[in-house]
Amino acid sequence: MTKKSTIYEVAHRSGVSTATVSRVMGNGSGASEATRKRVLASARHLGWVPNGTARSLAVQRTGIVGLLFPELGSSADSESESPLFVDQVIRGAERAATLAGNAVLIAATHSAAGRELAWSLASKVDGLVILAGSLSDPELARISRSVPVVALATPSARQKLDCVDADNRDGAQQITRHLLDVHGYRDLAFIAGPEHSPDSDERFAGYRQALEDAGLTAPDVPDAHGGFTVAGGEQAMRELLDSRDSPPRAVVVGNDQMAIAALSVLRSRRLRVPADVAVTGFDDISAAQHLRPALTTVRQPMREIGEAAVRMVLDRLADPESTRRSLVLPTQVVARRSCGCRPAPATRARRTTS
Amino acid sequence: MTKKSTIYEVAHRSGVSTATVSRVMGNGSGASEATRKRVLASARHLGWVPNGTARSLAVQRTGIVGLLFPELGSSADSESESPLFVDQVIRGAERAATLAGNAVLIAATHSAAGRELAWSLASKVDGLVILAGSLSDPELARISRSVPVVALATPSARQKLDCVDADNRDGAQQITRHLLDVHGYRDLAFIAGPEHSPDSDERFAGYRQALEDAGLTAPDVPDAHGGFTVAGGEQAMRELLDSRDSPPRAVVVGNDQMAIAALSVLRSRRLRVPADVAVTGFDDISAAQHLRPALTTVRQPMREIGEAAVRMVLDRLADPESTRRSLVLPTQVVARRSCGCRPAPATRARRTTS
DNA sequence: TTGTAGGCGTTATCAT
DNA sequence: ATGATAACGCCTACAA
Repeated sequence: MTKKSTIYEVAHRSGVSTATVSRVMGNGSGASEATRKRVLASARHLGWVPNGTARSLAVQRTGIVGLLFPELGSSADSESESPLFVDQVIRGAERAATLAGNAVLIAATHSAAGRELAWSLASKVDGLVILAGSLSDPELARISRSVPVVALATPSARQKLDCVDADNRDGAQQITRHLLDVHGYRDLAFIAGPEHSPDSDERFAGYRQALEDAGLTAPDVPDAHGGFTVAGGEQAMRELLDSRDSPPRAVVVGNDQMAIAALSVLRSRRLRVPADVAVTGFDDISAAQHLRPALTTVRQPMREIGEAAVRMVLDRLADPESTRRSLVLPTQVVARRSCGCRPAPATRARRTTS
Repeated sequence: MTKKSTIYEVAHRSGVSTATVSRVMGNGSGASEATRKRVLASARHLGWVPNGTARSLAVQRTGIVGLLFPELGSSADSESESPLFVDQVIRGAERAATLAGNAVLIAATHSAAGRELAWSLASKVDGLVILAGSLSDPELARISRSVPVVALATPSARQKLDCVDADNRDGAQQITRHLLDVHGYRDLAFIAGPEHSPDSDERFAGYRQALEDAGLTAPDVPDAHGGFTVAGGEQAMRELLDSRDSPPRAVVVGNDQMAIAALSVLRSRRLRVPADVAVTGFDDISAAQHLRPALTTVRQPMREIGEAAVRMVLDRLADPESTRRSLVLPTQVVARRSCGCRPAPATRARRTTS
């Protein structure tokens, strides 16, 4: 409402220089108790608080870290998979930032406008955390030369940027081991995502590792490929089934969406889950717990990822020359019904870990 | 990495003044095609992009709107009620902001640090949208004198600030009418929230209205009060039951948490829901759809609220003198099992409206 | 302890 | 079509 007052007015009103006012507002020290009080008084009287922008310009630091994420599911309707992930990441980022006295500036790269938006963001923040899919690799590279960025779930950047990822490999290994050790299944199969997806590759690697650790012979390639999509998952599951005399005892699916599709294919073929064939997914999307049977899957610590990411940009800011870091956070299997586990006792049971 | 270059270097490198560079980057016009190209070229060469902070200082506008919300459920564990709401609001805000070429700065008022944080935020943004519970009323009032703010779900501010709220009254009226008209129940009861909660009052008013519209006589006061909490809901439901010979045919509960409690009380008394007594809630927290029976309730359009809120601060910015506005967004009943409706056909059915 | 004055990187007003 | 140059509001040596 009222024209904002400046440091000059406060200085004048309390009969000191702007330098003194600045000191009072800053260190708190560097001024006698008397003047200090006077300054504070007139500041309050004028309803003045230091202009953040001007201060940022002067100290060369905004106290803001930007968070760029891809806009998925158009607007309202499809509350698809990732939105939830993003929300978690945002919360984590907010938390870590606030803890360090910073704030988080968020922006989604809707459609094409992404490019411009990203740059506009970059010029307003101290650092950027960028979620996979927000920017093309070249853009990512270029923007990272203008401001510190840490890339999230972006394996393609792992060589050049600070990164934080979920441990896809270990997650797959864990869940496979669960199938092997806890349930004693031997005849497993793996449905992968897109052909050259790093995430999918990692998960398959984990699957193989678990198999080998159990003394079983691991296949060189996945039993089938779906595109991480429902449609792809359906087809993959069908192919898998058709390619064998009898269904595998358990199938490790590359992500939840495909697992959901797999479930419906199995049902249509009159195969019971988990009685006849066990199924697991990956991601722990919200639908997983609502399915019947509830889907056993691997949860990724999105919130922690968000926290770690902003901490990492803050660290980078503090020490620009330190070597590139790559953080990979642990994943966790969420055992539910589809693998053969029994539902947890409490009605609201949610996360039974293996 | 490389020291950021400035407008001066770009100007020098292309043999023009900073003014010209600024023009080229801004209007795009005001410069001959030749120089324009030269400037753009050296800008790209230097990897220069205008410093957002400096620009903000010069133009007196940051292009950022802040979003302040209360930190609820401590950190990780209790994914209580509101987090989801907040996430939706954030997404809505982000969307509206980006659409207008702005970005959203988010911050949660963890515990006590709220005060300071809020002010630090306020000095970095063009406007603020503040969720109920983030700040005390006095703080809200003071901060609103330093920067345009729109208050969300904060009835106490309705007289002095721009506001946006959900239509609590209409939601309650709708759901009551649903009970009355669709199911033909006549003997209803209402469990309210805290004694002097504006939200609760609104909902009760809607309840009464529906009753009167149906030619029934509406009570002057709620049949019982809970504190919007599970514990309060339990007690309220017990009191309600104990105060009568036979249970009401349907009970409209002030919010979902209390409704959940009511459900368990009814179960413990061997009363079936909805066969013996129907129950409805308010809010549509995520647990609502997981309950057995699934809870019929009223959904608030959090996403739209977020969108509307930032649009409102943007409007206010454009026209500081316009009169205060108060926007109330429609609510929607989500009919599930607890009111007597049948589950929707599809397995993934979610929102059947009355 | 306190004041002076230059600088932070752009934009915008006036001239030219 | 350009170029000086004064804001923008604050911080921070450097002096006093």
